[in-house]
Amino acid sequence: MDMSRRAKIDLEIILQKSTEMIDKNGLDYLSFSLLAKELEIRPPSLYNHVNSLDDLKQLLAIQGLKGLYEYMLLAGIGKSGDEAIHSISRAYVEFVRKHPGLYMAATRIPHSLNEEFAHHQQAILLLVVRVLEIYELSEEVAIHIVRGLRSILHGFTSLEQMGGFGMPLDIDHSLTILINTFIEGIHSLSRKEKMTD
Amino acid sequence: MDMSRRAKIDLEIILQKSTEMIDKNGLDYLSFSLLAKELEIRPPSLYNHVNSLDDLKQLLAIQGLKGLYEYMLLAGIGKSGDEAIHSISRAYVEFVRKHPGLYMAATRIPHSLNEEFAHHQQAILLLVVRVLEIYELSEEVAIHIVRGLRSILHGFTSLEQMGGFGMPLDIDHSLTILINTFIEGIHSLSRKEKMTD
DNA sequence: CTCCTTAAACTAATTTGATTAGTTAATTAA
DNA sequence: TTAATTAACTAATCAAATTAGTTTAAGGAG
Repeated sequence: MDMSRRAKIDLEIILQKSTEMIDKNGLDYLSFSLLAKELEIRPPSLYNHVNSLDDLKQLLAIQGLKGLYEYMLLAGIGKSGDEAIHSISRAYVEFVRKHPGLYMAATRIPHSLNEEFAHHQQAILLLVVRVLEIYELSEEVAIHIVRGLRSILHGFTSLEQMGGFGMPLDIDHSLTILINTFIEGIHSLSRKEKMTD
Repeated sequence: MDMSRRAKIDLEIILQKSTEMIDKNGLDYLSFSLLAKELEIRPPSLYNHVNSLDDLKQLLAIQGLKGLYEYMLLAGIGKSGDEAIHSISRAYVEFVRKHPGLYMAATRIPHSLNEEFAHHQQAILLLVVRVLEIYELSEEVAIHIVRGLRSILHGFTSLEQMGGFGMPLDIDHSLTILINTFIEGIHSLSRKEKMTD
């Protein structure tokens, strides 16, 4: 009879609520204590769905990568070359802005021990590699470029999240310039490679 | 008579030991419990030197910025232009490799509430701005460039630290390429600005 | 050299959060 | 209708930060 029993919580709801919480307050403020309060259950009940707090964070990290991948995939469809690079870059930034906590979870996971995590990471890598194919770079140069783009996007978004760009000067414009610069570099490398063919 | 009493701990020793610990095991594994064990005192004794664990982390963050600044300053001396950019960039990376925990402390500080922290951050910013002066960029463009370089360096080092560059392909070479690309972009922007003079 | 002040250690106790153990009630399937 | 399972609960444990209150060593004043 007691309606308050049986709150029909499941993993999905837990992930949903945790996501909401970390996107709002930051990953570090996620605790079973608070989460349980939000879900109106007792902390130990969470163990029926999740192995531990760290486990939950791993699941969130995977959610983060999945979401990021989907954003980028969608942004890359029907585009190619420079336009595609701009597009997936903007998507990356958009995702981080929308889900800062999830993104942080994805980047703070202790050395990707998790297989599923590694898998999704690989998916994103391949997505970028595919976008770069049109430039006909050697495999080695392509790897350097992928690393470069990841560095730029991760660095930019992380700094933005931590409020690292103090001044009011248009932040999106900074990104555009940065990406343009990088794209010019890709062209330059592409030309150099063609010369040694 | 008991020599074990009076361990002559002071703030300096605490910072030293904590630095050692976080550089070795990561910021997240720093606790008063472990730190006290290392110093052979009881956890509450730490409060004679530090207000809280968070306070200690703030102090470490400041140490991190100071160290980073010193590395970059030293690397920038007697150099100019492209060479200076490469040099301070390499110094940045070196510092993070040598003090990953300290660097993480410096980048995870909750929204630079700390005045001293902001001050050191500003110092680094100005150092980079000075290095860029030779390119005669407008103030606005200079800001975008500084943001770009920070993004690159923070992103690159963070990814490297989290083992994000899976493949064995030379990581330093990736950085060199990335910085070269970026420098080309600076030249390009510099040219464009001269044309509109 | 002895006393006083103080810094810096200590022990004991509190609080909070994760986690475990053991119990119970509601749902589901036979 | 009943047995099995799921998912909640309470009670208890453990670890870590923090606070309160106490004690002792060291250094200076007399």
